[in-house]
Amino acid sequence: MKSSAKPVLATVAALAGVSTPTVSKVINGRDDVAESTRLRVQSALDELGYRSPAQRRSRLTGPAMVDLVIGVHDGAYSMEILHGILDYAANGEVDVVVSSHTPNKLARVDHEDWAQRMQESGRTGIIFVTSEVTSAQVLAFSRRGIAVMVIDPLNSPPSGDFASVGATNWAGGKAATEHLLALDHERIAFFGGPAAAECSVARLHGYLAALMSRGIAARSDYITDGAFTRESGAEATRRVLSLPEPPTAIFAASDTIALGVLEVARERGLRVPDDLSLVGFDGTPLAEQTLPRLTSVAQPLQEMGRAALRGVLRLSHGEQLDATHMELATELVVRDSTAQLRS
Amino acid sequence: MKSSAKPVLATVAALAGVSTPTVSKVINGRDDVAESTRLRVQSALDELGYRSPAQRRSRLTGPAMVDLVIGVHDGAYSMEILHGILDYAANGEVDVVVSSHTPNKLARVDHEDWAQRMQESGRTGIIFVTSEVTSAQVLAFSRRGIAVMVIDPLNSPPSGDFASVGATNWAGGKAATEHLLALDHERIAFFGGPAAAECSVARLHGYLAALMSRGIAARSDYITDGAFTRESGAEATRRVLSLPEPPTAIFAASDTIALGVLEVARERGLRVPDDLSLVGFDGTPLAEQTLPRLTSVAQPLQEMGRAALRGVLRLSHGEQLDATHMELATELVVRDSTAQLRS
DNA sequence: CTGAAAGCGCTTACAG
DNA sequence: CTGAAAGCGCTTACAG
Repeated sequence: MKSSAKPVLATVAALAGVSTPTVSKVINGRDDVAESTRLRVQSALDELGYRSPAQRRSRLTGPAMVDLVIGVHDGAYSMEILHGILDYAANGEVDVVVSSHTPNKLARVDHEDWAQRMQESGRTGIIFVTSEVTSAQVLAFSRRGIAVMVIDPLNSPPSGDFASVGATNWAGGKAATEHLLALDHERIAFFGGPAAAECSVARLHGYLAALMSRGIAARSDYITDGAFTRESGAEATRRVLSLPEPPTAIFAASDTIALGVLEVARERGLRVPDDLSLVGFDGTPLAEQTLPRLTSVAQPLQEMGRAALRGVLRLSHGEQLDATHMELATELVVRDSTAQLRS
Repeated sequence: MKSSAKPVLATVAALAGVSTPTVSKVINGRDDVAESTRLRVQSALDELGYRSPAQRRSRLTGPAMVDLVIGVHDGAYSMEILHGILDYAANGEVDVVVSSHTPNKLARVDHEDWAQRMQESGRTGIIFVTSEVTSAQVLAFSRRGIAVMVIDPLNSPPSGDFASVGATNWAGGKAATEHLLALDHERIAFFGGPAAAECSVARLHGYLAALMSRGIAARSDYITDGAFTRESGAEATRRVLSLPEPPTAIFAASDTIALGVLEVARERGLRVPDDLSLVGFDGTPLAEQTLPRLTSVAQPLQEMGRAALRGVLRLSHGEQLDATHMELATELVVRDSTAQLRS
């Protein structure tokens, strides 16, 4: 696609079969150009990947600029990732442009327009945090030379279509469950995030694998999906506590969900961990601040942020990544919310 | 200072008494220019406020770009402000470039260089969050046409030298203390942030005013300053609990400090609020997540973020602000950590 | 080290 | 609606 020599107005004009002033008019959005001519010029511009002198220059002289799109507003979680990215950015010559988009808003945005504007502003790359991403979207950016990385993608990458950074969710889910099993719990519930979220599904399967290796049958009434919110955790807790045989331990797929569990346990006068053991997931500073402090599977969120930024910068330099999907290790941090099952 | 017509190389050359190629060389950092000539050209560039075509253009065509410098890493606090700023930014055509600087790092940075780089990147304005700011620093930016706003300045603005947004800290401190007084507490301790932080001092004076209007003498052994951290709160709590006559209530100048109070209270087997009442400050989501949930003076952090961004954009359009310092109202939110004094 | 001259890439004003 | 011509602002190559 890309011609070797740097394209200037004259190059584009030659390809489109018009004069340079006409190309200039198209670029500047003048209206004294025939529609058919405009289209011909436009496709020549696209084909040659034309950049104005200002754009060429800002790409060369200015610091790299990477956009960060936060698709989730779990304060502690996003803040940790942002923290890692900003730390890394402070060392290199990168500016980080942050924007937040609710999943709904993200779906409504026209990615071609967005990528176009980013190209015009001389952006180097874009990092999505916990978003659903399609190949078409990624293509809109990469076709314009904007590198893309996704942190903790909500959907699984359609065979290497985009590069992503995640954590070892399956292993983390397994470790959390094994910890509870080692404390003699057998009636263990799992409270997941959205059923469609890959990371939540992987945690569920880690949970199932741990149960299975102990020969314990998974009970469907102990398994709930919902959202990564307090409310979702509270609701699930109310449900399982009203079962004829309630669980003695709960593995919540995020710390925020675990917060809802703690809330309802308190309402019901259940002591954690004496009456109910609880493991969370994420290991944000939040886990240190609850009462009791939360045993949780820590994700290396700051490291994930750094890795994503590093990846975007590599890609933008035309380097290959070692792997399109990178999983960083989770670690079970035992605090005060889990205890031996009382016999 | 600024000449009326837009300055081009020829204008600068004329003022400096050299030819345009020489000015071009200076701008591009070539080394075949005599030092004395370079200086003469440099000051002509500064005086005329010369911008390259790329800079002139990006200022006109691209979206406004505002830098946000977070000087404090209290997760929940910064996240709320960031949230407000990003919300507002999503509506207008502004990109927000976030960077984080510890106070130490901030002091070491050369502001002239920084402002210079920002000008070259076509930045519109800069917002500092909870930083110490000097007039010299602000001047470095505003002289280059970069608007400055400070959120919750750590020092008080030297008579209108910079525009800032804060909360009604004095009124908030007074409200917190009056709430405790209304619950019949008289032995009320105050745990502040850094002694140099304006906002903390204002909260202290609100506390003193409330005591005074009830005719209660302030006790110096009940008043501590420190930092806006958990550790600072824990340490202060240990100290006052070992007094011959410990307080029955504590007003902590931030929710994070209050967290440290809760921690030590738990260690000592003191029940909050039965044995000890506690009021925090900030009203971040954190206050909802502690056990017991924290009575706290809420700052309108998101609104403060929005106001700062609005202010920067106004200033950059050459508009005047209604006031150089703007205080948004705090609100006491009563939750579960305060109770009537047991007689 | 400096600048007259030539050149580059884009834009503007205007004739057709 | 289109493009030859003139112009603008910056840069480069090179003579002194």
